[in-house]
Amino acid sequence: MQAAATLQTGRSYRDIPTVRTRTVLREINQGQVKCPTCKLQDRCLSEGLDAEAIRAINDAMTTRIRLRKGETLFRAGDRFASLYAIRSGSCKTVLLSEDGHDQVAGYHMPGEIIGTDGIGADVHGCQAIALEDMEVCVLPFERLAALSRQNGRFQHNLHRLLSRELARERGLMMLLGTMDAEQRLATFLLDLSQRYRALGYSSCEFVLRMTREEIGSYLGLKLETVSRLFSRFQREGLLQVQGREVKLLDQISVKRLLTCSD
Amino acid sequence: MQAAATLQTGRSYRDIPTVRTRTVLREINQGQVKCPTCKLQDRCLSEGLDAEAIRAINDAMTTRIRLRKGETLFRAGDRFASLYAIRSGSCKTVLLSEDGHDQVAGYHMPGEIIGTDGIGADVHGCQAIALEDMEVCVLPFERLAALSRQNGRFQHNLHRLLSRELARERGLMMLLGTMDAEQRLATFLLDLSQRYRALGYSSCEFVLRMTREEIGSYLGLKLETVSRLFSRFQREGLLQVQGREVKLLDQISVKRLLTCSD
DNA sequence: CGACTAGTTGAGGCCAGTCAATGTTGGTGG
DNA sequence: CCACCAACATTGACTGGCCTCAACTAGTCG
Repeated sequence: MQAAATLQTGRSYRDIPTVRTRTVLREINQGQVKCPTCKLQDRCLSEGLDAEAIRAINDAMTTRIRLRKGETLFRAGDRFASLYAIRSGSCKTVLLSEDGHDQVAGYHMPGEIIGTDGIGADVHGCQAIALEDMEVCVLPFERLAALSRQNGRFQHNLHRLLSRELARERGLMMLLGTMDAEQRLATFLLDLSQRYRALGYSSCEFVLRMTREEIGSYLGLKLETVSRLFSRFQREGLLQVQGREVKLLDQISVKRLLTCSD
Repeated sequence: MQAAATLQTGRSYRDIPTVRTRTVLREINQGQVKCPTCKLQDRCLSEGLDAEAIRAINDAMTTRIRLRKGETLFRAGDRFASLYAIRSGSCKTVLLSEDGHDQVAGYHMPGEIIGTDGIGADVHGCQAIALEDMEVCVLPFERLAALSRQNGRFQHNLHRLLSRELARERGLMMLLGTMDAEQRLATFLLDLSQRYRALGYSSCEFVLRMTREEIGSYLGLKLETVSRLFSRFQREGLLQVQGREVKLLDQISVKRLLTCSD
């Protein structure tokens, strides 16, 4: 676990102290920039709402934050105050255990809302680190909670957001608990593929935003195992891989890896 | 996975069709039995509430359900309508994947509230099966949601309930992703120990309510591995084990298994 | 260029899984 | 009461998948 420090801090050569960056950007954007037409996050939170409620959501989004690759949006232990809707870019969330071990808990793309782990607690339970330059909308949670009290439909949407997070984690538990390495990587690639498709990108050709080590951390594998599996999948004609560029050639066979253990 | 059927159905020789049992008990209790002093679940949902709100919660609990060992409270795919507060007994929740694999997702004790996985979705995502005779209070979710709209404090308590569920699953992910077999079983035993203590029982001497196979399923291990670990822990003087009776002799050493990988 | 990070590949070892035999427990019925 | 059975548990021998350690390549940035 000697390489753990990299994941843990998420720092890179171009890293700038988190808080300072955030503060500056908050000030720049305070009160001026809004997200009146943030279609992406609308998908889940404002579904089925009337114009007034949608306006209330937009009013709540007073701030945007820009992060550069490697920068941290929030850390475990940070006071929870807001959810964040990803406008562009992507990030990972990382869990830290007391003894210094860490694990990637998820990868998050535009349109997704992160920070949900802090709801109901006072503090965040994980760290969010940008995998590339990214931009997020700040959704002050007290505003959302208030709206949820006024509007049953919005309340339901908020519950659904949490529910999906629970479902996602449940899926990961199944993966970590019952699948072998091959199935884990296949699941991972199919999941990415589907999410890229949902965003309107190609579902069979995409660029990974994370290292082999980060993939391994997410899947409970070592980086060498991930690398070997990529090579093997390529050798077997399932996909083409060149560094972080992946082209799924035979999605059916990839899916078949999951359906039964043959 | 030939033994999967047992876990999957959770049936035993004394099993009675779930729905019938539930219906009968619903009728018996309808409107008559309430849980006005259900101290256990109060711990989390009614903390900090005024008398009126507490009355509203109690009014919502019109029904109790009694289950016998092996019976199912709800299945994956069942329409979600209520949360359930465990009054007595314990149960497991089981995840099923498309290809027939299953995995125990959690063990639940008196005072805990289950069914949260259905919030925000229309249906439950897992199956809850009694590990021994048990009794639960039904908490119709629509009533809770309505109360949550009226009372900000209750809303927060409800959010906290979901938050804890997320935190629990996150912990399990760390366990499955980064720990070896020894650490997994140690974590499991310490977790049980702490929960028994919280219920006022001995934290160092308790009876497991689940089989080795179920423990293994929860921890991502095979039953033989679990059995071997119990034997080894006993040989090393960490605990005494006789079937399902466990006595923790050296909790400090058990904890040390987790702190670092020595 | 040199330093560094990311990725690939090989050799070998170990932990946990698999297969199999046997022991234990609890409930049932003769 | 005992014999029987099924479910649960223990233990051993063996296997194999993933980890570990290590060498090497490619790309990037100062």
